[in-house]
Amino acid sequence: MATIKDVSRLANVSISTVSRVINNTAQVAPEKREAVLAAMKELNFRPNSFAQALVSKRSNCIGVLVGDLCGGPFFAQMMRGMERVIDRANKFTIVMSGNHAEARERHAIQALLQRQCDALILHSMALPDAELIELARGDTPIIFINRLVPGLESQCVWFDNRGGGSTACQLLIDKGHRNIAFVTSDDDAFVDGRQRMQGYRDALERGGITYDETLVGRAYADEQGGYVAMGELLARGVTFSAVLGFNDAMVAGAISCLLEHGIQIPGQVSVVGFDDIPYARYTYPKLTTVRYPIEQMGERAAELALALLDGRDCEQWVRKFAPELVIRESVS
Amino acid sequence: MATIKDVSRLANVSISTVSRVINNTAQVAPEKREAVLAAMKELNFRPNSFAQALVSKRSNCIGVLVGDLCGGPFFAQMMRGMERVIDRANKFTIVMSGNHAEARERHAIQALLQRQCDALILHSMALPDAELIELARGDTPIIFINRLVPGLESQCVWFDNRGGGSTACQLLIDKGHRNIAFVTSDDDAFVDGRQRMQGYRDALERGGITYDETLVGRAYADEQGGYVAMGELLARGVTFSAVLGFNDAMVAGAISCLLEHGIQIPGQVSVVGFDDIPYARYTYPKLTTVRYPIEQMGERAAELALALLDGRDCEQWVRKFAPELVIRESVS
DNA sequence: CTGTTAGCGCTTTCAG
DNA sequence: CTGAAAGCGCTAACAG
Repeated sequence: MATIKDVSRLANVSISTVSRVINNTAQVAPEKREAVLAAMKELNFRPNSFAQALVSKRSNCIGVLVGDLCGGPFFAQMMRGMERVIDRANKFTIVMSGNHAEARERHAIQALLQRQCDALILHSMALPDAELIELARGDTPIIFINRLVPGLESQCVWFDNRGGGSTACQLLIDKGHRNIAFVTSDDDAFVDGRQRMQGYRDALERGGITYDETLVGRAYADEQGGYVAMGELLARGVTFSAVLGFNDAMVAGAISCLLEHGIQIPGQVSVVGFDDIPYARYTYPKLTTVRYPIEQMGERAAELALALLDGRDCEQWVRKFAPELVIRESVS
Repeated sequence: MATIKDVSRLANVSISTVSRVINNTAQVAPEKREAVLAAMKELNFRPNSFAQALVSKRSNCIGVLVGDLCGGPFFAQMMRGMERVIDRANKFTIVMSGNHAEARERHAIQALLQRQCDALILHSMALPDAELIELARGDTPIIFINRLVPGLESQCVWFDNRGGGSTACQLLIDKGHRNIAFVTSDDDAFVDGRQRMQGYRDALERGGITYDETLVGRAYADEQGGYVAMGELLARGVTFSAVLGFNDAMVAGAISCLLEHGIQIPGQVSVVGFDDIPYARYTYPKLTTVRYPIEQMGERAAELALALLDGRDCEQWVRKFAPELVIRESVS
């Protein structure tokens, strides 16, 4: 790999001049400029980003902590939103997975910090508020996505999960359902699971329906988990005419289980999901769900991170995203 | 951020000694070692990875080029496999998306190279063989995933798409189907699309069935595209009793369209997908598909990259992955 | 406009 | 076992 020195030698100028044309940081005589450009091309020179970062104290990297890149389309969509804006700013994204585990999240954040990321965007589920607040005290700007950390509202991008759960459940109640099952994650670290569940309970209460723990099924928050949880609910022999799910993936699994048991949807059981993942409108039956604008939220988080970096004003930007009910076939 | 100098001062040793305890690169008197450790902790010291990389010529980063992180679970699963092994090696992953576009892929690769990645793993669809061969000539080890570059077999990890397409189509023929539609990508840059289609044609020919262009539907390679392509096929008024798809996502969309038209699956039309994505077993009906072990392939690619880096021998490792038919309900 | 020079934080000889 | 010193490749004053 050629260095700036090689280029300067070949172009018969000093390294400063080379640096100047690389960074366009001062006027350079046209002829020398040409010579430098030619030499760079000939040597296939590309500045060593580490040397640049070392001296300029800027890595041009935004570090992102996600739960699990593979946990369905959720994080992929989030990343897509972030990448779009980070890319536009000519910066790079470094992604690490925390797998929703406290120790791994902590380790990943340290690694990102050690990489001298200019800013961090964290989707942390497992770390306590206190630790996040401590982190935010450091000199690296940090944005939290999908979580509202008390006192750090301006650095958070979050979703009204409770409201969403409530809206979804209310729809079912309005349709006349009284026995509404809830299929959710068995991992209490999922704050949003607890919040959605709270919304569900809010709506039940509003409707004068007593919360019934036996109507709650828990398992891993993916298709298979939904299948399992629904299987247990059925085995338990409880009665319900509707199911609300923590997310669309679980609900897809739950539906699969219901259909296997010959239960008609929405004829016998109505189903509502959460997230509106890409394939929600292609399931059978098409899923009624609560839209979660994760891609836009990813964009917003990235925009906030960049704004913080540049000291730009972003006080007025929206940080709280609202649920929106998408009604399709799976409810009656 | 504390530097090695701060630590050395606090611990009353030279920076060399600090470096030694950081890297465990030589014996250090236990007491000094303790002092250094204590100082590091007190100052919350973390070595500057750029300075390390600059001098050691090692970034500890593996650069990965993917198509589109959001193009369904495919890349996400691939990344999961890679991350697992890269993480285990205590290295980092830098991901960039090429979006299947030539210019963007080229740009992303340059960016990765400039970041001094120790090795690259490329999922390139759009770049011509010649350019990849040229790239591989450089001093950064490169692995190609999901593509067989002529002459670089040992640096490739690929899948027998043609065989898979053939197997899938053969299953349908064995079941007595003669009119088999094919739903695929409208983007010719998808080499694997062309290969799978070739396998489909192989099987047709073997079965003495004439290939019929009007039985091919093309659209963007996701659920929506599958829905659209199937809609066109139906509008075209062609007759078919089975559908083969480029991938499961398209097939899910196609099924949705068929069901909307009141067509029974597999009663009236049998359907076979490709990839065996996570939700394939939770669709209605459950998808018969060709398993694509992308996660393992991601692992293998990462293992190869690391082996190349360390100059380890990996001649014997499997690079070609074989299709495996997964028969579920969607076929009769 | 241009070249010289002093580091950025760290690893790695090379002498003790 | 330990410290001094020489860079890694680059940017940013500073002095022409």
